[in-house]
Amino acid sequence: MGRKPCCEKIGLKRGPWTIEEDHRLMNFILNNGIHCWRIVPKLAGLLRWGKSCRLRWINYLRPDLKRGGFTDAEEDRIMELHSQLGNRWSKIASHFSGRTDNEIKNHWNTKIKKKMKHLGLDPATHKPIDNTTHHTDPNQDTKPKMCSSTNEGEEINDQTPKDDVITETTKALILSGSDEELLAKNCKTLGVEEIDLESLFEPQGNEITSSSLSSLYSNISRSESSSHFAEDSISLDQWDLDMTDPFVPWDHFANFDDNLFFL
DNA sequence: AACCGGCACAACCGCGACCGC
DNA sequence: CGCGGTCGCGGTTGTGCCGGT
Repeated sequence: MGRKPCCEKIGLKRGPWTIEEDHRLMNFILNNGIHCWRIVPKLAGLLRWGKSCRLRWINYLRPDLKRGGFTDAEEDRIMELHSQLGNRWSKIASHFSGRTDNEIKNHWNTKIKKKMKHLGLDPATHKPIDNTTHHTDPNQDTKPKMCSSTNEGEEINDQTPKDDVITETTKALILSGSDEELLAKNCKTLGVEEIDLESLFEPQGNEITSSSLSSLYSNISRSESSSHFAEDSISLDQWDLDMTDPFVPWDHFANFDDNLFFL
């Protein structure tokens, strides 16, 4: 259905992302926002396809990600939501701030499934395992049909418009309830006195803009003495690494992460 | 020290939904 | 209304790390 043939991928890079690619992608999105993933790699100077960029941003580069291990409370919440929603990881992830669907999905498959089995619960049905019966198709109960399920429960909230990622999704991610705590915590950690969050949303009513993000970003940069973002603005050139020296130390990038972590 | 298996997680793939023309 | 393009989601795979032998 409208898919481009795989051969179009020829010439595009695959596999793990390099630091420079991360820099370019993050810098581009912070400066320009996201309007069409297909053109993002072209404009950002990346030999990736848009889908790969989107995934990288959502699962790894997004500034608000927690990246820590899951707490017991979070695991319990995941189990609870999974019992209601099944394998709809994006829906489950929407109940958590700073967690991605991929992250939750991985955690479910590697940890929580085992934990539930240890507790004598069937991960698929969330019911006590009956050893005397044949194992049913694990996907049957965990994959309720997407279209007809929206009336099932109040928890299922599918009203999020997907028009403009930078204005809606990012804003929601950055300022969703518990993230304020995260912001405060990280501000404290980095010694940033205050961030004028309101100014982020002032310019165009309810819209967060790339320029306001950059502004916030530069404020943060000034507050961090060891920052690599001493300039007031971010430009693509800023991230042009010296390609003759491909060995960028991880410490260098770690600072980059720290600075963006609490955006 | 070398090998191996398990684990965690990043990344890819394919499909369906959605949207504009 | 049909078609083509794009996006988002869920399943799966690939790969690096780590602990045990």
